Amino acid sequence: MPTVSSEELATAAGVNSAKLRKDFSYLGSYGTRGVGYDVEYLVYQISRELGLTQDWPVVIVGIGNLGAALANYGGFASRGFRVAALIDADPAMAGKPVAGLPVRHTDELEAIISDNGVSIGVIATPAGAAQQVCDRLVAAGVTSILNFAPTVLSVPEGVDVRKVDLSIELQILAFHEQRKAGEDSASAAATASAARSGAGGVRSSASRKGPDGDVPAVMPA
Amino acid sequence: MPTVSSEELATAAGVNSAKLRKDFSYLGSYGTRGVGYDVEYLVYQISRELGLTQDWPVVIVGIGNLGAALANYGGFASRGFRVAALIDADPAMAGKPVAGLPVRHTDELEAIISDNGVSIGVIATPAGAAQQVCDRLVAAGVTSILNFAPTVLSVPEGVDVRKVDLSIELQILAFHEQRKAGEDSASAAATASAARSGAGGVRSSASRKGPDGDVPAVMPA
DNA sequence: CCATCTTTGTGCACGCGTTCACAAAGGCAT
DNA sequence: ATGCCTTTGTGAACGCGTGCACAAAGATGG
Repeated sequence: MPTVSSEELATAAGVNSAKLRKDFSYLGSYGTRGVGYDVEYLVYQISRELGLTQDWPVVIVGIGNLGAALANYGGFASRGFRVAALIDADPAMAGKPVAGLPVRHTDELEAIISDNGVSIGVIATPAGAAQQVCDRLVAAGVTSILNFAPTVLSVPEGVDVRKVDLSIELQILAFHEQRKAGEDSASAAATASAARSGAGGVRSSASRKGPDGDVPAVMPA
Repeated sequence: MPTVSSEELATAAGVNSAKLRKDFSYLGSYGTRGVGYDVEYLVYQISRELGLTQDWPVVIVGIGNLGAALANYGGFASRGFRVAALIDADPAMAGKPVAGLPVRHTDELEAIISDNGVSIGVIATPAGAAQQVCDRLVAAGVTSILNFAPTVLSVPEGVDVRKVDLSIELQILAFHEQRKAGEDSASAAATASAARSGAGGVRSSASRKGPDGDVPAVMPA
């Protein structure tokens, strides 16, 4: 039986072994003292806890370059996601195959959602269409939305929205790049806080009251 | 002079006003007691500290769907980034305009980097080509890399790599979605820790010793 | 010029996550 | 069967970030 110790895993992941053991302990006691963790069993338990063993049908709305890139992205299937449909507002796109799936028109959105029991939607439309698409997805029964459009979406209570800003990571790199060059005390002092904020997950939630910015509201557009 | 108080900003951003003031204080004392912060001046100071006032030439390597999406992404220019060149290995792509720029062949990579003083590179190639492209970028003088390919890149000390996994955000949504349905005590206990890890920034650094996974090493591929 | 009001900047305390350190547990060799 | 060795699981301490609360500072009105 292939096993692995918390120390090996911790070294490989670059974290503390005690933290790793404590995290695992929240899932139950799957380890064997003096031996370690049964790899296969551990993988299964973590996968199950994370929902990787479940089948998650998702729809991608907005089949531009980004939407097509997402449709072709192989990482989804292995993580338990199944692209149920690709949806676009352009009638010229309808029926055209992308990543092996025919693009469906926006008119069919509600039917697709309910027919496939979709609860997760991906928005890859231009900013202008995002809110409208979001509203329709929510009305059709979607309760989790991944938003690639550069807009803050407002959703009713109980709906989760995560916003992905492709330029934020680049901005973090530039910030560090800047510090590699000229260092002054002010920059150094600010780093800890700023870097942390930057590295934090980008998320928004209906529970927040105001227009929730992932970057400070004072940031120039 | 238009001003804004820490309280207003905090409410808009959904954070604590004391934290916001403390963060600003690391950049210096730019506020006026009894009045607030001069909006224009504050914006400038933050922009400068974050490197937004600087011009960052970047190259995008791998002009597939994702590369094209990035090239067309408007958010870069407004954040101080300038796409210096689009590079692809396919000779058939060479010269073809994407987002107003002619695609250049990989052979020109080194020349483009040095001619434009590029220090930040974006990799949007298939996984198989990523490490090779990375090595050439680094050799040519790039010191910060944004990696969209599903591979962990190894780089020499001093080079920053940030990895963007488009499926991670989706996975976090699915995790919460799963918890909306059936709740058991184990899931609830694990949530705090797991959600935090999931929300954390995806990053890797040359300072880490081993093959650094942003997801646990035991995660199924 | 003084009083009052507003808002900043920050010392301090609380809470939480991380890490240390060790007892308990299980395997394995003799 | 017994003792030793390895590794887990976790109680406790440490460190750090966040939030509270207030003194200092500046504006504003009388």
